[in-house]
Amino acid sequence: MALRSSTVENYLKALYKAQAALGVLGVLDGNDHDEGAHLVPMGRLANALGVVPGTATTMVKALSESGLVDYEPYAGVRLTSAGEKLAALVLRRHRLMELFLVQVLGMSWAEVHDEAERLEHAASDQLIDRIDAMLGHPSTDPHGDPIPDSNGSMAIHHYQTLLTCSLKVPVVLTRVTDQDAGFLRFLEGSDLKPGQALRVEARDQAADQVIVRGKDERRITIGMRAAAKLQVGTDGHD
Amino acid sequence: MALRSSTVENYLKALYKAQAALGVLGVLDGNDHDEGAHLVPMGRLANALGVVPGTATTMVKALSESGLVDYEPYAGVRLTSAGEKLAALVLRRHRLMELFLVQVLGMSWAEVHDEAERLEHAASDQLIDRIDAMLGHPSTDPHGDPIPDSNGSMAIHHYQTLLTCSLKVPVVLTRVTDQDAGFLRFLEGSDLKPGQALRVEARDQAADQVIVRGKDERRITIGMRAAAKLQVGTDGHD
DNA sequence: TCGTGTATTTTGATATATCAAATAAGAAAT
DNA sequence: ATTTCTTATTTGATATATCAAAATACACGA
Repeated sequence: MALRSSTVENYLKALYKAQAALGVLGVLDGNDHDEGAHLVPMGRLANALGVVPGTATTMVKALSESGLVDYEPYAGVRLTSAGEKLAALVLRRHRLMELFLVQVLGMSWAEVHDEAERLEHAASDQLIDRIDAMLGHPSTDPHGDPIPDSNGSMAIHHYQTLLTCSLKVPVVLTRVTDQDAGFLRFLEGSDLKPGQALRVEARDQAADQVIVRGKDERRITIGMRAAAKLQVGTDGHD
Repeated sequence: MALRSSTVENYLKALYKAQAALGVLGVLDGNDHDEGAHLVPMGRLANALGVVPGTATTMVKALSESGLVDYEPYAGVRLTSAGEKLAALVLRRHRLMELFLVQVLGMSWAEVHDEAERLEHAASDQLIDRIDAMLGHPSTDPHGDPIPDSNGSMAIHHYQTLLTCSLKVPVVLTRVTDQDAGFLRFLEGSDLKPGQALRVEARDQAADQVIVRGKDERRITIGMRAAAKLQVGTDGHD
């Protein structure tokens, strides 16, 4: 029952992301304590995939048959370790493809998502490996998202964001946790791309403002919601 | 009813190739004389697509509804001009993708077919155009097959083959009309790739031999069936 | 503990693409 | 012209993926 349709891949990817958002990846440490915890509700999954809840239920039952997820009716669903690995490989395809489209084909950071979304299901493992090699086995994609290796393992880092980091301390933008094309275009226009050095000048809770000093001392003001989507590190590596 | 599934694209492509093999592309010169001629039999189509005849019948009726083919029960099927254009665009995607995989990703000539076969359905028009531009608007793919332009028009050339060209006259290998990976690997090992200069030394009907002088005066002997699959021109352009 | 409301699952349909096997049409041969 | 052979079409099923709407479960407040 090793299903490999793009639909299955999309369900796995959506679950992976939902679990990552809950901070519960790789938390399948054997034992049955914690039963039922950290499950993704069906509604959330259905919503992420743009299908009605009933559809998600049907598919999840099939995935459960295949051993890719653990499913508890009325409670929710969670990737098994097999499902987690497969999902990570799908993410790997997606992120390598995005980086390839940006680096090699010169496509815009903001526009590659949908393209990669389709190509990731069509590319063979050999092609992905070749792309990986050509790009020098990169560790992050254009959004700063980490790229799993060919075993499906991925370093998980916990970053500060422009909303949480210390004021006036130099940091490097490492990751953008929103794929919305409009948002990405705005970031591009403001020189706010992964790798860029910057520091937060001030935050004003009441005004919903975060004031950032960016490239060439350029001053950029963004809202707190946006600031929370920009992760930073104290140097270019972690 | 503008269907665009990869299944439809594959049916159109198969029909296009079948009609090209019959030498009847672009032969839709208005008038109804010649009615029923040049139709591709259902069996041949089904066979090319690896489906049972009944399946092809069903799909062809749907394509006929969409105005992409003309279908005459028990007689056969033929692309309309709309279908022909769409098919040419699919072929364009395929051939540009193949050339891209060879030129940019350094994949082997012999292995790109299946990869392109899947990617051609997933790539957007923008991506294809970008690849086209990056490759300098090439006119032929790695096998020497002509690449239709973005309007779906394609120059049709009539080549000689190693079986039909004059003896001892220098020619250039322009096109290989067989995609079999094993055959392509053999050609690669013999330096018989499009662009290569060579001449036919002799032919021996009885022995089923065509003796070719290739790169570095290398002498290569192939069978007549193989020779017929290698098209040549008197220079590198036509 | 009894509703009540929200989330979830079921049920019955639909759309696409396919096959196997029964049937029918057309061509060829006697 | 009738039989026979090949090819094509129909018919009835299957598999996947989906939705709409009915039915059900669960949690929470009264």
